[in-house]
Amino acid sequence: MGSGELFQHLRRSLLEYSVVQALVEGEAYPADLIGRLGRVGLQVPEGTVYPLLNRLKADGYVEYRWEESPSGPPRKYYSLSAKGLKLAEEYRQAWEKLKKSVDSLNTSQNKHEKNL
Amino acid sequence: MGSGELFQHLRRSLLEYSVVQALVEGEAYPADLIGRLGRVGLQVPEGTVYPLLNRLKADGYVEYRWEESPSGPPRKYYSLSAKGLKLAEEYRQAWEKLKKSVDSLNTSQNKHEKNL
DNA sequence: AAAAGATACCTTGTATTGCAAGGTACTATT
DNA sequence: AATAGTACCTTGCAATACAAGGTATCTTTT
Repeated sequence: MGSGELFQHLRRSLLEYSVVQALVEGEAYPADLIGRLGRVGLQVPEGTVYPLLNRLKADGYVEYRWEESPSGPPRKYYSLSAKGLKLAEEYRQAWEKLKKSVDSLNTSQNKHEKNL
Repeated sequence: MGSGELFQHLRRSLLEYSVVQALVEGEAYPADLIGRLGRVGLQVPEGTVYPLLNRLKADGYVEYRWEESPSGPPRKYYSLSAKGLKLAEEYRQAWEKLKKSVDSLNTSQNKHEKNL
């Protein structure tokens, strides 16, 4: 993905960015991930997370390994691939740029109010 | 729209937020609007803007008036209604919250790196 | 050892959003 | 009266988000 393309994409899928960032923290199985996102206020249902992880897997951004659970069926622990880590960093930059872009709409509005 | 609902919605439609904020600056016709967004780096095509404005109109967030153009057919100048201004302010708060949420994913990641 | 409960995983169908492409109408210029 | 430019708008497709519903595994209870 090109840089401008990434920027456009991020505008649409903040959730994908959030999931990728949450995975930078370390591997997680879906319920873990939902917990990490929920803790910062991003409530995301299962039905959103599973397809998203499958997409990221299909595109080579994440890998997973099976691990037994102490209490229930085995879990799929997802982690970022090398390609995924690179994406995470590119996304971080796109996010900084996006924040600036969006916030500068307010800035120019203030300029206007102050008649500059 | 409720506050949490707005937050979830903003996650999905940053563009709507951007358009609403751009209108806080003052009335504009679609090409104006596209210019304001483009100037801060948000490239948005016509085919996105027209339906969006129609939606905002249908929901009572914006109004418009016709004005003759010095060079071409008349323009629809859009501006925020009272309801739209209120939305703009609620959106601004949701945006601040969203930025914090998303950024705190990185913070907890840093904590982890520093072993706190 | 059956049944019930809890925890995983996943899919399907619908709504929403974003946009490229294509279309209509008005105005100004040649 | 033909062309070019500027405005408006719609249609159809792709991607994203998610509620609802489904299957399988493992543990606990009866």
